Amino acid sequence: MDSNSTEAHISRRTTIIDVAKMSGVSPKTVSRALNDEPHVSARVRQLVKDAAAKLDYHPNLTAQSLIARRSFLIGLTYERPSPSYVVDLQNGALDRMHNGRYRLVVLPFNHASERPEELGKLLLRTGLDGVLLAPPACDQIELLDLLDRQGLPYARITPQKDLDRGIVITMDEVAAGQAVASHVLDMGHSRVGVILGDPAHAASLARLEGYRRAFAAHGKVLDDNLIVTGDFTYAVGYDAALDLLRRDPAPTAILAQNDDMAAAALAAARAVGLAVPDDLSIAGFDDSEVSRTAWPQLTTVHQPVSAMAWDAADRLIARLDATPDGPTLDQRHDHAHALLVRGSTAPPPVR
Amino acid sequence: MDSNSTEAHISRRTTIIDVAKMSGVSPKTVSRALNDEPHVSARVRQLVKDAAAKLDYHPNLTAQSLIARRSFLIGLTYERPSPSYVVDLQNGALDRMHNGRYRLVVLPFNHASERPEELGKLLLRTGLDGVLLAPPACDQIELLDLLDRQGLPYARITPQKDLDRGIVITMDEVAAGQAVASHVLDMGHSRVGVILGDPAHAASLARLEGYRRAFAAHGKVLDDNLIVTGDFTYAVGYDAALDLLRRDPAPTAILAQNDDMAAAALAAARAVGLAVPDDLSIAGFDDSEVSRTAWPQLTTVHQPVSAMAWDAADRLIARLDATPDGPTLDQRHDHAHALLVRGSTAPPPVR
DNA sequence: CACGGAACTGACAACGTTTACCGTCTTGCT
DNA sequence: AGCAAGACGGTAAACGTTGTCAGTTCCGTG
Repeated sequence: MDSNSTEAHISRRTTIIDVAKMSGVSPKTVSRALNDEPHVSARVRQLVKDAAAKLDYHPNLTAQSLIARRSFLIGLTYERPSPSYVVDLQNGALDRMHNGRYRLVVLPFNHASERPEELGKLLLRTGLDGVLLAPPACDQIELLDLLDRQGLPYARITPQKDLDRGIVITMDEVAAGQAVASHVLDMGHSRVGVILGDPAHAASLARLEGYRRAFAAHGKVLDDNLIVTGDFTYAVGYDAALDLLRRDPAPTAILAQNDDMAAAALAAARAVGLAVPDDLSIAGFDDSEVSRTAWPQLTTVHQPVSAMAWDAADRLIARLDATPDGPTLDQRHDHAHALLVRGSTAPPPVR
Repeated sequence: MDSNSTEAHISRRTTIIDVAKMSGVSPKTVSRALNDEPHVSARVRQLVKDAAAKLDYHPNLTAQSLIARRSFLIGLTYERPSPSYVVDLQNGALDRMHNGRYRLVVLPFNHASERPEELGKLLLRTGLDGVLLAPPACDQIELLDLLDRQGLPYARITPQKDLDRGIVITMDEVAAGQAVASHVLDMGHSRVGVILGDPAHAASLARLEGYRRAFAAHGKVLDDNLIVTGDFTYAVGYDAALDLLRRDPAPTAILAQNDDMAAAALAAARAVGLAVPDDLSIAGFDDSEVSRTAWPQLTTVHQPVSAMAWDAADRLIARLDATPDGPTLDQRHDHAHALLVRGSTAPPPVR
């Protein structure tokens, strides 16, 4: 019983000095030996490493950070999106950071659009080396201004505006929107309802623009009266879908801007006695888990969220580790979407 | 155009010295003023705060950490569970840490059970002040030993063994299992299939024990042949459910140990042409998002994941902030489950 | 055997902040 | 006028590590 938890916080951690004493060399040499720097004989190096292992020595990251003038912390900020999106984002970034010295700090933030200053302060206060900005923060110009002013590097994941600022990882939302709308139009639908995402996300409008282009390409026009606004949540999506389905005549297809709202539309359809896809087609967006666990499985657009987060982390780290005289880095990378046709869409019912 | 991003990393951040110069007082006084310590006149305090605001000064957290001998980092480790569980966990912890000095570092880890040493090293290497351990890591005795030895405080979220070690936030999994099984038995089911979670999670067996008790209380016996093993994922749950449904006679009810697997069972039932809940009852576990977006909505057991994570963070922080002579803290807290009866369960079909 | 150079090692300062200790200068009160 | 308390500054040290530079040892060579 050596561990009395109530006094554990008094225990001093082992330092480089302890290792130095034990191995009979100077602290400096210990540092060199452990960091695999040159100018240490193999004998001494082994001696030091043995001593360090025996003492369970782990260098103090805080001290290293102080001298390196880096915290080795990367932030990830996002705004209450669906769980699977968050997890994909995190896993992508973590995957890149694995086995490196960087650590991921999660910083969800509500209503960034209303308080960009506050989010900025939060990011600066957290002492990060860099930050990954998911929507909608990636499109907050005020925030970018603040970060630029403070010299805090950032990578933007799927931004829609000012694509020349910072590291930019994009997906062509317009093309993605066009793809899913084309799919529905190709099957013969004309009366198509739209459930927009949170209007604060620029992607919502970009996808809508894609829908319009698809309609134009088919020589049709999207009926603005059939466009309702959601906020990417199931609950609001449900009400929005009900709203659409009560129109007369009701749409024969609904394009939801994420899978959660599409799943909600599925439930709303059942509530009003419509069969999917026979009476009503529904398409989602994101290829999130719910699109596969729903029934019928949702036709959706795959967003490579993990891959984009990986890429964002990759470029941000490259930027952070770059030497002043190093080569200029790519600041921009585009990812491709993929339309996934599943069971929730079919030709419209014949009347 | 003051921000040329390629040379931003050379820019020196403002230090306490800069603020001191600007406000015309000593660095010492700046420190006192900003930290709201006494012995500073209101006038000077305001002067300093104004200067700090104008310079966008943020104290260097690394330097503060070094002297405080704390990193103000709290880790959260878990093993690829369902997205909604992860997000609940994170949000609960973040909610408690909001506006404090602590930051949350996420550290997912695969196969902790096989490599507790490695996970321990990861935690130590990350320079944390304390760590929140979700299943299954919270039950890795080897890991706890290592953390104790190194004096790294930890809070365990729903552990099943050694409940006297560290901060322990529990839910009575046995009672929860018993509750859901009783519900099904009360409705008249006898032939009940079980899809276990990952056997590495001690909770899986605890819930199973709860099922057995419910059966015993009803004077029945759980058929071991109808117990199949999943791993909490949808994919494996689907196969497990199909396996059960192909038995002859097939079970009239399935108890899945999380909602993802229950949703998979829902899909499997549809695949073999069974109606839920008329032909087959299905119950989940967790009250995760999928239990509400599935159709029919899943009868499940609400686990207060967020509340438990909040509590775990709360106690861990209390422990970290405690003074050596402070009062002893509660090391233990129990949370209550709640059975949520929804549309996926009903009495068995009459034959 | 002396010598140049490479290999190795250690003393000291630095990173940015807080803490400790002491000294001075106000200010207000008796 | 004397005195105490509060407000501030100066100096030094500390936190644990690494960068800089100067010193020492060792080797092969002439």
